[in-house]
Amino acid sequence: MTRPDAPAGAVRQGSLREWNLALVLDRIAAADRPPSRAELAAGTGLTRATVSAVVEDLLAGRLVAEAEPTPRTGAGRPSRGLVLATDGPAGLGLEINVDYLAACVVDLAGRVRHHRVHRADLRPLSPAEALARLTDLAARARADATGEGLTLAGAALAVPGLVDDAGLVRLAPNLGWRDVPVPALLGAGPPLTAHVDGVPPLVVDNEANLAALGELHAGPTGRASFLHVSGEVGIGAGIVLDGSLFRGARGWSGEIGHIPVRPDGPPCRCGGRGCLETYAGQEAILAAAGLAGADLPADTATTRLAELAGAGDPAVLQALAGAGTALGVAVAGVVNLLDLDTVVLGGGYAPLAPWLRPPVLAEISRRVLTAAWSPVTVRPAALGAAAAAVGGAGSVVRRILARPAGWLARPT
Amino acid sequence: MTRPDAPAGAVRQGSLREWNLALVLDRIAAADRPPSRAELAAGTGLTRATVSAVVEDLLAGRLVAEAEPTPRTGAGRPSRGLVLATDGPAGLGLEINVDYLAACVVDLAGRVRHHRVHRADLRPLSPAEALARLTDLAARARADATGEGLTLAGAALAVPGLVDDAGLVRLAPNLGWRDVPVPALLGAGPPLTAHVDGVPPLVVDNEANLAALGELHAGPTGRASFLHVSGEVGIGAGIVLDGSLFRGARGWSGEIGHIPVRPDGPPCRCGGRGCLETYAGQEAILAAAGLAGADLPADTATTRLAELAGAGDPAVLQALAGAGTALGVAVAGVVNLLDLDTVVLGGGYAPLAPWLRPPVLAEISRRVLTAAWSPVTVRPAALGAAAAAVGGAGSVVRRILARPAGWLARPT
DNA sequence: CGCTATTTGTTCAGTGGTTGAATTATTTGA
DNA sequence: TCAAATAATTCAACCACTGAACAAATAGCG
Repeated sequence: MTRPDAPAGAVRQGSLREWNLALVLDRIAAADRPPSRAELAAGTGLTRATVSAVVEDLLAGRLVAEAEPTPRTGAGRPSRGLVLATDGPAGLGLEINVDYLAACVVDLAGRVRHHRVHRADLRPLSPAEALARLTDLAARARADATGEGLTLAGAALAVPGLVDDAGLVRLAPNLGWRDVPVPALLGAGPPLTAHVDGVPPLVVDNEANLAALGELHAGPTGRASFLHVSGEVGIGAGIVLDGSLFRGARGWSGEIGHIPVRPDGPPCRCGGRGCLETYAGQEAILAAAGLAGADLPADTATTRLAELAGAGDPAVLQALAGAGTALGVAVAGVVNLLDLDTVVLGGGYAPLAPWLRPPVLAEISRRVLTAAWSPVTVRPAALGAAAAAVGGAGSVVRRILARPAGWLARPT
Repeated sequence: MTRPDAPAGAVRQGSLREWNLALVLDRIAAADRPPSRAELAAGTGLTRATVSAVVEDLLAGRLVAEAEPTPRTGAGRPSRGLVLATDGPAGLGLEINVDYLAACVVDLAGRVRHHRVHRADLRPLSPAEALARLTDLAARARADATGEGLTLAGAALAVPGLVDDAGLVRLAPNLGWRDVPVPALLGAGPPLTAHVDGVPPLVVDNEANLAALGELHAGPTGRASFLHVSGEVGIGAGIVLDGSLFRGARGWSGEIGHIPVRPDGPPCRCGGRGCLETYAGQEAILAAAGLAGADLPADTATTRLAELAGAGDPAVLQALAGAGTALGVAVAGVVNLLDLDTVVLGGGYAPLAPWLRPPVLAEISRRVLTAAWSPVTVRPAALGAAAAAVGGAGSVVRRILARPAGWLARPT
C-alpha cells in the first residue's frame, strides 16, 4: 500500500509537479551521499529530463544546492551532487517544561544550528510570564538564524499536556495550566513567516509527540514504527507508525501514564486506580527510593537516581526494578496491541535505561505473543535533553520537505 | 493532512487519470443517491469535461452504470444518475473458525449477494480436510456469483490466528493449527482472477481484522476510528484508524486478549499471567457462570449465556459483570493510548453487549483522561455472525474501488 | 404549440508537464 | 588526439486536464 485509499481532492495538472517535487526532494534528503540528477532519475523512475526540470525548481527556491565537486570516480562527464540547502528555510523549536525553557533552530538538512536552554522553575510563574520569557528566547534564536542566512519557516512549541488543534492547552497538570491560549500569548514576539500552505506559523503540540518525532528523524530510516516513552513527572508516549506520528482521533493519543497496571492499585490523580504513573512516574520512583522529601528539581532528581543506582544503592535499585516491571507490563500490552518492534526510553527514562531495560524486556518476553518470532528492541533515546524542541523544529522542516510546492509558491 | 508525506514512486502522466478514476468512483460509492456527472464535477473540483471522460472509462469497465431515469425535479436537461455496477467485479469472502465455515459474495455496491454457513466442529479435522470443505463452499459461491453475472475479483479468508504476508498461518491456537500454508492447500479450487495489481487472488488475514473492516464499511462514514473487539474463544481486536485498518509493523496487531489486566493474575496459555483472556475469554466467562463442563459449541454457548442473563440468572450476571470490568480495564488503556472515540463489541460479545456495556463504560469513564471532554461510545457490532467473511469480501471490492485503474487495465 | 430559461453533458482548441530520443558537455583512457 | 563513457539539456510528441462554446433535453409560460 503505497497510495492513499481514497483521494481527498481533485488532481490537476499542477499536482503532478507538486508530487514530483516532493518525491525528488525526499530522495535527496534520504540519500546517504549527494545524488546526481541521473541517479535520482534511476531511483525514482522519472526521466532525466523531468528530474532536471524539477531540480531546477528546487534550486531556484533555495531548497537544494549543488554540492562541491566530488573526487573523480570513473570515465564520463562528472556528476553534480545535490544536497539540501543549509541557507534556506529552517524550523524553530520551542519547549516549555516544569523546570526549563528551550529554543532551537534546525535547518533543512536536519542539523541543529542553534540551541539554548534556560533553567528555571516555571511553576510559580503565570502562563503569560512564562511565555514572555520564552518569547525572549525565541527572539534570540531568530537573530542567530537570520545571522546565518536562514529563514524561519515556522515554529513548533512542545508543552507537557493536552493541546487541541487551535493551540489551546487544555490541561498541563504539572505546570498547573488549564485552558491557556498559547498562540495568542506568544504571538507578541516577532512574526514568523505567515501561514504557509494552511499551517499556522506556530504549532503547539504535546511534548511526548514532538520528542518522538525527534527520535524518528534522528534515526536512520524514515519508515520506522516505535513507541517513544517519555518519563518525566507524568508519563507520555509518542506513537510512530510506519514513519508518521499517530495523533489519535482528536490528537490526544499517547496517554500511556494512565494505562491501568493494577486495577485496584493506589489512586491516581486522574481518578482511576493503579495507573502506570503511580508506579513508574518520577514521584513514585523517588518515593520508593526513599528520596521523597528531597524536593529536587526534576532533571536533577533523575541524574541523582542514576548516580545512586550506579553506586549500587539497594533502595534505588529496587525502586527502579519495580518501576521497570510496571512499565514493562504496560508496554507489553501496547506491543501486543500495535505489534511494534521497538520501544524507546526517552525523557527522564533515558539516563535510567540501564536499570529499566532489563525488567521491561523481561515483561515483554513473558507477555508478548509474537516475541518468539520477532524480538522487540528496547533502547534509550538517541536525542538527549530537550529532544522535544529539536523534534518540533524538525517537524517544521519536515513539513516543507513533504510538500515543497507550498514553500516555493509562498508570497514573497 | 490529505496527502501522504513522502511519495513512494514516480508520478507519471497516467497517474493523474488513475487518481481521478479513484476519486470519482469513491464519490459515487459514498453518495447517498446516484450523483450526476455535474454534481460529481462540483463535488470534486474537476471540470465537467474531465468527469465525463473519467465516467466514460468507468462505464466501459463495468464499474459503474447509469441509474434509471429519476423522477423529474426542475427545469433543464435531466441528469443521469450514476451507481456502482452490480454486474461487475465482486469479492469472495471465506471464513474458517472453530465450529463453522462460511462463504459469501459481496458486489461492488457492498450488497451481500450470496451467503452460506456450514456448521461443524473443525478441531478434529486436519487443516487439509478443513480447507477441502471450504473449497467446496467456495465453489458453490462462485457458481452462484457467475450465475448472477458477477466476476470474482479475488478472495479473502479469515482465520482466527496469526497470519503472515504470504498467507502462512503461523499459529491458530483454538483450531490447533501451526504453520499451515493455506494458499497452497486452498489453491486446488477453481482459479480466481489472476493477480490484480500485485495482489494475490487469495488473501489470508486475521478474523478480527476482517471483522473490523466489515464493521467499518457497514457504517455510514468511511473515515472512522474505532476498536473492534471480537470475543470468541480467544479475544482479538481490529484497530481502525482514520478509516483504514492498522495492521502493525508485521501485521500482527490487535492481540488485545493478552493485555495484562492483573499482572499477577491466573496464568494464561500465552505464558503470561492475568491476561484479559483469563477474565473475559469465553471459557473464563462460562467457568465463572458455573457452565464450565457443559461443553457447548462456541456459538451456542454465547446464545445460552444471553438467554440466562436475560432471564436474570445471578451467576451469569455476575460472570458477565466481571468480564465486562476486565474488558473495560483493558479497553480503557487502549483508549488512553490511541484516543479512540468508539469501541465496538463484536463476535461473541455482540449478543452479550447489553450486559457487558455498562461495566465497560464505567471503567472507561473512570480511567480515560479525555473522557470528560469527549465521550467514548461503546456499541455492539452492526454485522452479525460471520462478519469476518463479509468484511473479507468487502475488502476485495474496496481494493478495486480504491484503485480502479488496476482493474480496468487487467488482462482479459 | 412555440419560445425562453435552465441545467446537463459533449466537443474542441489550448495548456502544463512528462516522455523519449537526439544533442551537447565533460571527463577518462588508449 | 580521439574514442568511449557518463551527465545533463533540448525539443518535438503526447497525454490528461481546463475553459468555453455548443448541443441536448426538459419546465414554465404565454
